[in-house]
Amino acid sequence: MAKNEQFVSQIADIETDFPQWYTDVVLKTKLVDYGPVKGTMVIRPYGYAIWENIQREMDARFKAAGVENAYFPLLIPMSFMTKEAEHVEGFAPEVAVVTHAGGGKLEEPLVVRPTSETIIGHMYGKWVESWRDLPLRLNQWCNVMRWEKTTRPFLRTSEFLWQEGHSVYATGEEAEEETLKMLALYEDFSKNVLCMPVLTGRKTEKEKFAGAVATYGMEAMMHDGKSLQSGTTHYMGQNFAKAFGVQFTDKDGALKYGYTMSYGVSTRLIGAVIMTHGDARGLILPPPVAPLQVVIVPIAQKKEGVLDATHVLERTLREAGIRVKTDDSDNSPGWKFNEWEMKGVPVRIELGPRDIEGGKMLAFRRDTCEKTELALGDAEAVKALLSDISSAMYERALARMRERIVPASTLEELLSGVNGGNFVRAGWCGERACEDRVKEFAQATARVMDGNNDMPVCVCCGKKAQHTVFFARAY
RNA sequence: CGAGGAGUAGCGCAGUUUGGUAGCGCGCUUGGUUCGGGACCAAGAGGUCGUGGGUUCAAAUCCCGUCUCCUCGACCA
Repeated sequence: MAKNEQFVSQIADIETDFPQWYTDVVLKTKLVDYGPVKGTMVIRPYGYAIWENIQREMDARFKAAGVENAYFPLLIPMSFMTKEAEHVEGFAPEVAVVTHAGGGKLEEPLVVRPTSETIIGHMYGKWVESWRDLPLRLNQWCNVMRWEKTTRPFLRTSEFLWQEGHSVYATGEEAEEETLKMLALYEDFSKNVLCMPVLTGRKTEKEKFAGAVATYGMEAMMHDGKSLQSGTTHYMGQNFAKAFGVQFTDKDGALKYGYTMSYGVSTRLIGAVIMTHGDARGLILPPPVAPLQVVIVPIAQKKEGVLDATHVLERTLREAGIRVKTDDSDNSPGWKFNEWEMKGVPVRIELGPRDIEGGKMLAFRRDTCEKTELALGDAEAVKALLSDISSAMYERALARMRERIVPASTLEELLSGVNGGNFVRAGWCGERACEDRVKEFAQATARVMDGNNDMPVCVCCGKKAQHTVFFARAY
């Protein structure tokens, strides 16, 4: 017991030191390690398996929506970046540039992609000729690099993994519709795969993507009430089509520019999941993305028949489509309990001589830490338990988010709202000056605008509100 | 870049005030006993104390320089 307390104390207190808790957990559960280059992370197998599950689930949704995968180069000629004025200005401070290769200086520097609008725009310019080529909808899974000043594993790293989808449509209406559809796809994914509620909506001009006409985002609420942007979709209008000559001959014979949009989610989602669901014992992983959904811990494993029974059970569960393994290492059962709880495995099954004799198994669910007895080998009951955990995790997080969204009609109310770890719902006149003032006064930014535009006056200047905005401190 | 803090074994730290044999816990290796909430016994392996210089008979410890990392701010998926 004393040892256990010493162990637990190795993770920072989730209530009082949330950022440190986060860092401790991702390192101690072996999701990541720091890379030799500052700001980079090494994703270890346990962490990467989460990403693989996210990829698989996301890909299935993309394919169902008619999006295909492709791959574009890592290095982008500098001249591509400068073709769209706002884009280059937005990304210039954080791009890494290759100036030398093959033992000599390059004639034109190459940018390590911070995002691929430009190089994909270049290729789309070649590929699109006719209205029959549209819509063109591709996605790529890749790494990108943004040289950030301060970094944190998963949440902000110099290099990160993501998917970026890029589509071209013949009309602005279609491209805009797709932008909203992808936002809805992300929201659905977040709810059903990550068990994570999000706020979605349009971003303000100040917060939008460099070069976009409109940016939409989804924001997740972390344990400490701060917001994490966990996915964005962008409507580009004809900005990139014009910069890269993405033109087609329409049905009426006229030469027209296409309308483009893009969307992306990154390994940041993993950080979002950790910070949304975790508790004082460590990770709590949503069953759909957990690398292991069930871990079987044998009790008195040297006794005749115990390990045999766990392996039979393991096979039964695996055949039922459950990601499962038996921990038959020679650590003590208590050690295994704590280890797998810290690692967030949704369900643990304890199986010892007593259970085997009685034809039972003891199931422990990580989200509530409750134990229930199940019939030995009942895979359907385990699946039902996993499914129940998923919905319970979502409902809990949703309830927490809802009760921490508070209204404000003055700056003081807004400040006390975010100080209390809340999202603040408030009116906004639409002026940049007021948005800046809110940031200065309360260190809170406009996360997304609410579709229900019902707050009457601007929280800052008191004039008639044009939008209702969720303000929060952000990671 | 502004403000704080830290560099000693794989990890976490003590030792520095007052210079004198390199320490502790966890982890690791081997063997044995254990196993229903981080077990126990025994025997081991592992460190030019971030780095360069200086003072001294003697430096982890004192002096000067330098590098790196972490936390908090300004920028961001």
